[in-house]
Amino acid sequence: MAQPGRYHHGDLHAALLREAAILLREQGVEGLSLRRLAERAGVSRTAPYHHFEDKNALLCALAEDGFRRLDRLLEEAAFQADDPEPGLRRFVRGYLRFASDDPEQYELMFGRTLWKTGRPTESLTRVAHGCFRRYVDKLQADGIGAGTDALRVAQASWATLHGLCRLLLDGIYLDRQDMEAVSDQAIALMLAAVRPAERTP
Amino acid sequence: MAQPGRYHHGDLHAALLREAAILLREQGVEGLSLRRLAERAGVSRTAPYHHFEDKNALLCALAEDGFRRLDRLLEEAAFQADDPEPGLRRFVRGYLRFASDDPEQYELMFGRTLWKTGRPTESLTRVAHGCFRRYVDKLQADGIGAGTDALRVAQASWATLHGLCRLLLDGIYLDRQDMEAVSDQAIALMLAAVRPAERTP
DNA sequence: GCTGCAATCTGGACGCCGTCAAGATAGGGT
DNA sequence: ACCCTATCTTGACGGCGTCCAGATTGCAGC
Repeated sequence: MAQPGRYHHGDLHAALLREAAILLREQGVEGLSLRRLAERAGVSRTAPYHHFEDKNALLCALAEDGFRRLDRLLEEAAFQADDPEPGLRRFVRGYLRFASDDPEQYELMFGRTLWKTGRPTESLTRVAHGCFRRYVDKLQADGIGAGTDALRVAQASWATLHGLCRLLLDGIYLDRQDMEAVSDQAIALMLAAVRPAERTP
Repeated sequence: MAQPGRYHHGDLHAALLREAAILLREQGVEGLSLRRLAERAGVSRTAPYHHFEDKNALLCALAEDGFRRLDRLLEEAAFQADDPEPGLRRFVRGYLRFASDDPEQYELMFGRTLWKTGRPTESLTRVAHGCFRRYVDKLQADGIGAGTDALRVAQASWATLHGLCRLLLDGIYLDRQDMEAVSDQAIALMLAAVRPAERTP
């Protein structure tokens, strides 16, 4: 596809998303312009508008893919009430790996570009919230934080994870070297939040 | 100042920062353009370049002001080893209020605009790190988390706070209503991290 | 197989943006 | 009084997202 000489591209929609993911990974949102994208796809600068309402819509689609991958990660997670540590550890590691594998994608998923400045698609909102919902449910189903409000535990622990990722990815107060130690610390923190009952045996 | 008719402004440097802070608060970084800023100050579009090297430099100065205010907040914080909760609670509330009072300023201070996309000024870096340093020292001086590595505790707890702010300000998984409850949860989390020794009395 | 319609793609234009370059203006020290 | 330099101006360039009018194509129905 994208034969030089063909007037109709064939599958521009998919090609745009594919190329956008590459560009995002390599250059970040700032380097992702519709014009450049179109050029890469071998198409004129306004062609993308026939497949996405505007740039915001394309970015939402991109972020949605990310949330779907994250959801798969969540699906695999399993915590056991009697010994939540191994499961929790696996999940935390997985989450941190997810974020640091493709920092720009993570940034797009959770950054202000979409949620504050832009207008998140209804579809994006659904997937993103579904992701979090799954996390809450999982905690609850596995009997984690039984004595407390599962929603609050979920919010606080996700925030911890998220905060770590942001500080790490933006390189403010953390760098790669701290990764291991900080992830351990986070696990400890979350464990403490998750088993308040065990403190009075 | 900015008399219509005066060729020299008088104190453009300060006027730019002042106007920029307003524009930032009202419209966010995205609404803050040098051209608009210049217009507001009653000056031509390239005049700002005689006071700031480029947009990045101006934003760094703006963020620096924020960190200085945050540092003052930190200065007032006090945790007591024998009963850290009240101090911690005050600090957490203060931090959350700081972030939600001027979300755009907070975003600028900790966002990728400066730290990832832009080039943080040496001066900005110094102030920002000084801020964090003060937090670590304070924890240590007040004997918080005695048994553990103060740096790690600081990183993890700051990350928790930061994550909460981001999720809240960007409106992803939290909204204003959750504020109170989540801040309590965060306090509990940090308390747990801070007194591991007390768990084996 | 032909026709007409809708989907797709094109180039031009507009108004933003950050920034560079060259020239105008004015205030302060000699 | 004079000049130096800080300050400010206009003009220009390239890049951006997006609207518009027109060109091209694939396909459904005849």
